[in-house]
Amino acid sequence: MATKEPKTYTFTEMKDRYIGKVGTKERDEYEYELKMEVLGRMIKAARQERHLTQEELGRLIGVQKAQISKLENSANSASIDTIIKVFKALKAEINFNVRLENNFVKLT
Amino acid sequence: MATKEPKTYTFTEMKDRYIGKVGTKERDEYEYELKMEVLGRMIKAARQERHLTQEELGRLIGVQKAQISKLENSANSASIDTIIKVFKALKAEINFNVRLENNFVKLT
DNA sequence: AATTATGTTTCTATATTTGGAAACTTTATT
DNA sequence: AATAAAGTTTCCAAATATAGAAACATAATT
Repeated sequence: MATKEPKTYTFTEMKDRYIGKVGTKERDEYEYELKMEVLGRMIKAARQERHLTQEELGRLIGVQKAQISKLENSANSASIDTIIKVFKALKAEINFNVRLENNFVKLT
Repeated sequence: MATKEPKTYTFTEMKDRYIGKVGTKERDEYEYELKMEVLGRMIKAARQERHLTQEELGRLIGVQKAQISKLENSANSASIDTIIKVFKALKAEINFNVRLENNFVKLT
């Protein structure tokens, strides 16, 4: 007879179990914080790719270097204004996609 | 000899002339406001596509219906929190794309 | 036309972000 | 190791977003 395999778990199963299922407050907060954290890391990576210091980027778009630091480290939230300005200065793109029926409406 | 053609102007030429060239404060503000306005319209379209009232959408994500109205009409700015929540509730997508050298880093 | 539902605006109060500046910590340079 | 540069954190003040609720305006229904 076949050997009994130890059960393995997917990452999703683990999150469901240890954080909470999708739709619960805990899971939603986790997903949100993760998204913000990745966003911060992306901004940092892009800034460094452009060889800019936080101070230079801040001066470029008119925000304090402290704000850039906080944004990159998800120390607090941010206004959409600041995000858009940062992406513009870094020549990066934000796409807002809305799927309507089978069509896409896209704002770049 | 050939008839002298009346000069025609592109949209970009018109914007350069009557608003200001890219990089000037006036032009940047114009581009930003346009982007915010389109964003608001997209959110409204998506919400209606989902057959939700502003009040329902607000309740869904935990913000006042007045905020939804203001957001849709660009009456004020918004926090990235609210934007992300709205897009999530509308099952829409925000993509933050950063082009690094020839690669893309993408956050959906 | 009257009534209801939905969307917009306004008020005050509270929460959050950002500015401005400085202190402090970490990392890089010499 | 000493110094400089870059990044982080903290203070208070100012600006802005949001809550909560109500008034008001517009659109939809009956």
